[in-house]
Amino acid sequence: MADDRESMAAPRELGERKATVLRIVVEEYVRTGEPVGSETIAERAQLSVSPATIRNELSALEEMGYLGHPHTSAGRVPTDLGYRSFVNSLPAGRLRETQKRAISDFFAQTVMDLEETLVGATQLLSRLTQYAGLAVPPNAADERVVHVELVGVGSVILALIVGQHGHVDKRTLDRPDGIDDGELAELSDRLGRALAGRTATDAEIEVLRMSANAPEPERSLIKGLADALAEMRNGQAGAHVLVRGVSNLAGEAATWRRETIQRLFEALERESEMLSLLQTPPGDPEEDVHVTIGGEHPSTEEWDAAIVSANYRVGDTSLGTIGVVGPTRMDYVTAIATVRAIARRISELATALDG
Amino acid sequence: MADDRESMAAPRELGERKATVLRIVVEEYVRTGEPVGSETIAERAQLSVSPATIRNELSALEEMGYLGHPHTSAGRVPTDLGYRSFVNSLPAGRLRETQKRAISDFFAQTVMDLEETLVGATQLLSRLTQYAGLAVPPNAADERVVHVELVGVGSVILALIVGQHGHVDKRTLDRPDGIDDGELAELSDRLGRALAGRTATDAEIEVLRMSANAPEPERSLIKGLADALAEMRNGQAGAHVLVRGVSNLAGEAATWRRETIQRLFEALERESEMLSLLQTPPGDPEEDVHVTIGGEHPSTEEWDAAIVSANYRVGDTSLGTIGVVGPTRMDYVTAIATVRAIARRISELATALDG
DNA sequence: TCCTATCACTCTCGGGTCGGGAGTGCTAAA
DNA sequence: TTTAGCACTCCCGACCCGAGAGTGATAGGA
Repeated sequence: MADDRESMAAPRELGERKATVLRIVVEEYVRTGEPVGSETIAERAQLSVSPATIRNELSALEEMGYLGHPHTSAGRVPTDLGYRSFVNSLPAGRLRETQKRAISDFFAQTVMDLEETLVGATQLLSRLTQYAGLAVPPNAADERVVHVELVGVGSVILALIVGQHGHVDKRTLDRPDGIDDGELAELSDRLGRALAGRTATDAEIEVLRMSANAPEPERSLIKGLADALAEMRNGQAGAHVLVRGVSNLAGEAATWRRETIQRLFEALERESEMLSLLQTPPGDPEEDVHVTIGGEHPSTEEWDAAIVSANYRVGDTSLGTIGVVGPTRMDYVTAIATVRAIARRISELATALDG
Repeated sequence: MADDRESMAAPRELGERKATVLRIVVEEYVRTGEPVGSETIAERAQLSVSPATIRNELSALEEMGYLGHPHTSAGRVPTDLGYRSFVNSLPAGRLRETQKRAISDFFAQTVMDLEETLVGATQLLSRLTQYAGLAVPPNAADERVVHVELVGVGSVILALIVGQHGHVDKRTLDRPDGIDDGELAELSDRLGRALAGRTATDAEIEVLRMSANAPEPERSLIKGLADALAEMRNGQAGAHVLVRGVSNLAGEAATWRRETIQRLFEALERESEMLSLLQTPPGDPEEDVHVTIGGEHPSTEEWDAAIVSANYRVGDTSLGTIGVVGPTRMDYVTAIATVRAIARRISELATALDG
């Protein structure tokens, strides 16, 4: 985004004092929720200048679009651009000890596969930040198939497809007449051996090949499996977004209008919207945490919300994304540090599991 | 509950006209959200009596505890007891055609196992009622194990336990040194054959017996499986409650205070609380739908909420529960009819799958 | 005995007014 | 360029008021 570039450079163009003033406005407003006046800033700032001077800086910052004004005689409030500038000029930032420990404790638990980890991490994110935690699991389409199993359950057949990252995809297939449990086990075995190690796409082709040569009772079953693989491939399945801790947002709601929060909640239930919102940042390989603030994206604009997200990866390839959603008036320092730390740990874990 | 019995009898003791008045107050209040005045009732009632007469009935109903009064010069509002009486005197009640069709369409979809069905049904419930949909899947502890599989995934081992109702329980186990994929497959096969058809409890015993005689590399693996089965048995795992459509409640929120709705949302994230709330009604075998209104339970009291729930079953044994949560000012007629219809369809499906 | 018409009374709600206070913007001086 | 001083603007809460809704009570009628 061109906007991004512009505002990224901004804090430097701002001059040191303006930057300090902006920083204090953001910090104070995030803390109290009240518009911030010149006097408060003068007291808090190391710069020993008078409120009047600060006022000049404030109106300059307002002119430039970094601050807003609920009404004439109120203090200043950061605009989305103001938050953006603040975030971009943020130093590395570290976590509090308690938070560090909470993260370590979580990852020190008994062995977990990636999927379990993501569920737990989403919850952890929401607990540590007090916003809602999000996670996008690895895309099934890119995964290798590790195992395939057909299991007869009652009057149907369950096709289990185990992916490289421990995700188990489950499909229900009609049980064709004239297949007994023995034949099923044998077929399951045959399929398992034929497909192990292939990508979803690859496996699909192989299954189609097998179904062509198969005798009838088996054939429709194999066909069903092919459908399941096809769905996996084009991402209709498994494209879930994990969401935890929405109740945090209901509490935070003091900042939000009823209507706004309802739209946000609705969106959180629409997986496709969250997915595209989280997946967009391809992610600068160096800048690992991505922040979307209010008007920078139509969705976040609609909710007055900000999203802090980061990819987790094995080597250089990104597997998926985690993050948090909260109000634009968010504690970005904590949110960014937390998301970064957890994404890093997930990357480590995923790398270890991959071996 | 003693309360239940008392109020159950009430509508008959009320006398026909009082019952009608109460019914109109509830219907009108549910519809508009405004306290209902004597004039409105007089207009809507077939009873051709004057508002003055209605007022006498109203103050009698208030005296008896069925109605409340926000303030002197406001209309009447049903109390929890009032809703209770209304609900108990409700005739069978039928669904609108569009709703019927939506339900039929859903169940006419391609084969689904019970788990998928429950997820979909929860969503369906929330869509049709405009409240939040709930579902408790069958208790894993009571299920039979249909299949067990050990799959090596990267550096760990996945233990898959497939239950009678199509639920797949997944556990991650440490991969002991010195087990190659061949041995793993062989062990998996042996376990699968040994455990198929047993109950979780039974399977656990068998696994423990096997682990006693097993040589070391296998042994810790089998032990891990035993742990997984133990967890399943005492219900720590799989005891999930499905929740969909909470955004409906955020919209409905006009009725609720911020604080109340936050507590409700928090509770919806605490599975244990929802579980105990939904599981309590053992369910009269004849009266299939159970309604909990506000003060009738500490949880619902805290949220000003009502829960309409029903068990789904195979034969006479209940497998689990579905339902909806909404404000006490709820459209009970639709909610009850919808929950009843969907529970029935799920029961049918579960019975068919079982064969 | 039960129903109804009437009427005074109570309480909420929205609008209007008002003073205090916070914070600004401007101006003039250091 | 900074600062002090000061007038000005606008929000906010309190208060008041009148309209309206709905009740409760009382007295008369079937």
